[in-house]
Amino acid sequence: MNAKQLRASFLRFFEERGHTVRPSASLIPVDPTLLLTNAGMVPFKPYFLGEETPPFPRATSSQKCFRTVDIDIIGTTARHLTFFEMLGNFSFGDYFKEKAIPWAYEFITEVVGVDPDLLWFTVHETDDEAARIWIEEVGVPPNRVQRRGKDNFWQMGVPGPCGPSSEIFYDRGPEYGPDGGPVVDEERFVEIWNLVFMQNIQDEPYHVVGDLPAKNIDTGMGLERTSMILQGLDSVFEVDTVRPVLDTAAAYAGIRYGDDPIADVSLRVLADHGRSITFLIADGVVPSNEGRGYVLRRVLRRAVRHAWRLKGNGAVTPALVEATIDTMGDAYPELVTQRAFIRDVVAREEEKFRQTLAAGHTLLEDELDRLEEGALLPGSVAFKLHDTFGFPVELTTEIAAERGVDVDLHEFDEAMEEQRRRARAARSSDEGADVAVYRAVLDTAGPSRFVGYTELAAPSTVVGLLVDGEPAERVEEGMQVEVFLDHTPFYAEAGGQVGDKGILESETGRLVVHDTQLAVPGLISHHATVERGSLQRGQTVDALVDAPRREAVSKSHTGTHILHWSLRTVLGPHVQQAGSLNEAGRLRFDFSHFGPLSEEEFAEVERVANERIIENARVHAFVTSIEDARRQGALAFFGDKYGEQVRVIEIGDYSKELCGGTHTPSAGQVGPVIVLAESSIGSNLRRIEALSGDFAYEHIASLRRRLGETGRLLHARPEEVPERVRKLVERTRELESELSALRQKLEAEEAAELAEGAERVGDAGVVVVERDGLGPDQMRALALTIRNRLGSGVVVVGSRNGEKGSLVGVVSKDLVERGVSAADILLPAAKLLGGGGSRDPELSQAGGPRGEHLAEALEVAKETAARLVAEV
RNA sequence: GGGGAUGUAGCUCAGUUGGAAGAGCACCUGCUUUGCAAGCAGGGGGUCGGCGGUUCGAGUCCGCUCAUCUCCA
Repeated sequence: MNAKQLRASFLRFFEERGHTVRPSASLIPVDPTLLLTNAGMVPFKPYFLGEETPPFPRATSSQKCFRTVDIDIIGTTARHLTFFEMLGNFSFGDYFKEKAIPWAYEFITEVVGVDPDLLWFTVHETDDEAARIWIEEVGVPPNRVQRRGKDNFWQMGVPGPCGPSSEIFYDRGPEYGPDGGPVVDEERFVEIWNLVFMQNIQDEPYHVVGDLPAKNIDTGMGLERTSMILQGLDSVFEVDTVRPVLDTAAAYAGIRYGDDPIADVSLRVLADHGRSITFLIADGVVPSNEGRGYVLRRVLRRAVRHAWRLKGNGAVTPALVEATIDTMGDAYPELVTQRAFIRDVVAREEEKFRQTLAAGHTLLEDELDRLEEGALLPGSVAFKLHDTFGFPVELTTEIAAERGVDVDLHEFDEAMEEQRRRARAARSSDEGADVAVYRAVLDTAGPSRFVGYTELAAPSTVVGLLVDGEPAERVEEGMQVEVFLDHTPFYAEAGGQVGDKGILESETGRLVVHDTQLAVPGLISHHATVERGSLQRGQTVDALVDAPRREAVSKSHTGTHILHWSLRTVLGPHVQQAGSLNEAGRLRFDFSHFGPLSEEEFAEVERVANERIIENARVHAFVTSIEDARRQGALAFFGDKYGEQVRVIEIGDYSKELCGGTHTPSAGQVGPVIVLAESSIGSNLRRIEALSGDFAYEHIASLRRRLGETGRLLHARPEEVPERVRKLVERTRELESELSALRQKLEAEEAAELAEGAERVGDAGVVVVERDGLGPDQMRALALTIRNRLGSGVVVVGSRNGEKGSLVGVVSKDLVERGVSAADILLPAAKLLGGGGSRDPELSQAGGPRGEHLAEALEVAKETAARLVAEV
């Protein structure tokens, strides 16, 4: 039975037993605490945790899984993969051990057809019930059921459900290890199925504190690993869902799998990583420097590294992607529909990394050339390669080892730690008052209630005051303070939206709020200046938000959502928010995308956004559970931590995003959105900046004014301006070249005149001339022109520029050969000017700040020149 | 958010203590030649990323800034 058949018969088996077959969920989990889906139960977690009512009592799935922990050992073992499929059956408070165990046995022995004599079982040491079912109900020999401790206890590492598990093992035979069952040897007795009996609750950490009211079943069987065992293969890389990818890698390298153990490691790496990058990208991950994108990048780069080792140049990842899609496409149609996109992304990323590798490799070779064999490569060099050029340290180690050189990894680790320390320090330094102080305020005053979604002005009570980060009872005129209110209409900066400004007015004084920040979760801090009078804790104030500014900010925020939608529509669903800024009239939006926008895309994004704005759909805000929001397809900004209840902003029927910010009541109020610029902020990360509302209108109006003005200057209608300017530029070029030709002609004439009137010293001529206001290039040109007319001789040109004086001296080649040097002629003269000069005998430049001595200097130069020429 | 590196001709890159901006490939013209990256001769092409400073003089030194790459958070 091959892997595809195993997958199909597993799902059918449990479907026949009342399970709802669920398609595999995305590798990007709903659960914000998880980086990637790493087990079959992940999509069902809310049901197990009791956060949600399951829509069905039983389910079964073959789930795509990704595990990051073992990346570095992939390829060196027979059974580890980053990407694999997990078969599972699940019960949400429905059946329990009494069904889960017999069904598992039935499936393994009758459907798959495994010889029962080769099966072994483990249960938790306390789980008499499971042991009894195995022995009495199923009828397996009692000596085949072994008891273990924590290996057979499952928990998530957080307070919540936990419980004992029971595992099914397959005996590969005596040639793989000693007798005695899985408690003795797990190489010979290989785990194929883990049945988890969620029956207890644990607290912080690992203490069972009670029974779960509704007991659950969660099982997991690794598809590739089980297929390998059932088919008697040597590794997971040979099963039918992986082997074609491995074969593609072998064909790429022009070698055969099994010929060379070192090359085989690389082939296995390529097989696994080829599959994982394909599935990651299909689920919307793009290479980046953080989070999931960084996982993808690391895996892809590791693959390229191995391909590079096997063959050197030649892209490998597109072929691996193709092979994966051909093999897995029928079970995962999302691969087929995105084939071209996935191939593009990997090709682009591989190409970039190969450039990095080539550059780093050259640098490393240079460093190694400087070392003797057996020397130690400094960790600082390895770190620089890694830090600056992105050259992986593993590769540095490998290449160095080939030359008999070790790398000082200790020093490398120290440098890494230092870099981490710096980044952390930079992060914490720019905070305001101490977190502890804010916590104290929060404890005594309670959380600040935000009423600003509906109110822009509200009477409130001052519950806390800080001056210079210290608690205060009373603040006076002129002080910079932080004010805490029991409830407030002021929006604290969050989700890219800037904090509100406004006024706090009491009977005794008036404060200007210049910023509003979330001091700690739940506590809103009004950063303010006491403009007049004083304020005391416990007093009531009127909190008045600067309404026009808030309105402009809301326009930007709603505009951002619409632009986000427009970007996804125009560029594709891989566009994901990576940060944003919404302020009055201006907005900035960072998103994942793999290259610059073309002019057409740029224009289309803006056009589509404005089309939606004009349509003027209603903007609707509501609060719901995170699960429900997700089911409705609301976009969440990954990396944010969301509570149980989330706020969703819905615009018409197209845009839906989790968002805590303020918005306009309908799309039309955003006004025009004008995209100003698009730029890169890192690889695969783009930023677009735009104007909204009045500011956008003003921008257009001002452009139109300037176009009109330009038109009047050109005596042209606005629409004729580009053509007229083009002609103007052309004409200017012509005139410039004519002018420079004329100038050259004049200079030649002048030079001829000067050469004519040269003083003769023997056969040679000496010309010394002052031409003020010339730059060094012009002086040089003049001097050379004169010399060319002169034949044998010396030319010195002097020039005054403001206070400064400079000199150029040229000597004809024949005189240079006879020992006359322009430098010797110029240096005494340059001394008079208070400066120095160059040492080229044929052409020297010199000068100094005392330009008033230029005439003397030229006189000296002339005498020197005459003397030197006379001497030869 | 904090570091590091790189920006010189269409492309790939040299450029020494600051002193006349270069090479290879590509392009154009002519000649020669007609078999796989042809040869020879000649030629065009540069805000040295941008702005400012130091200097008689800056591709080169200093400051700021933009772009690209990269590591850390």
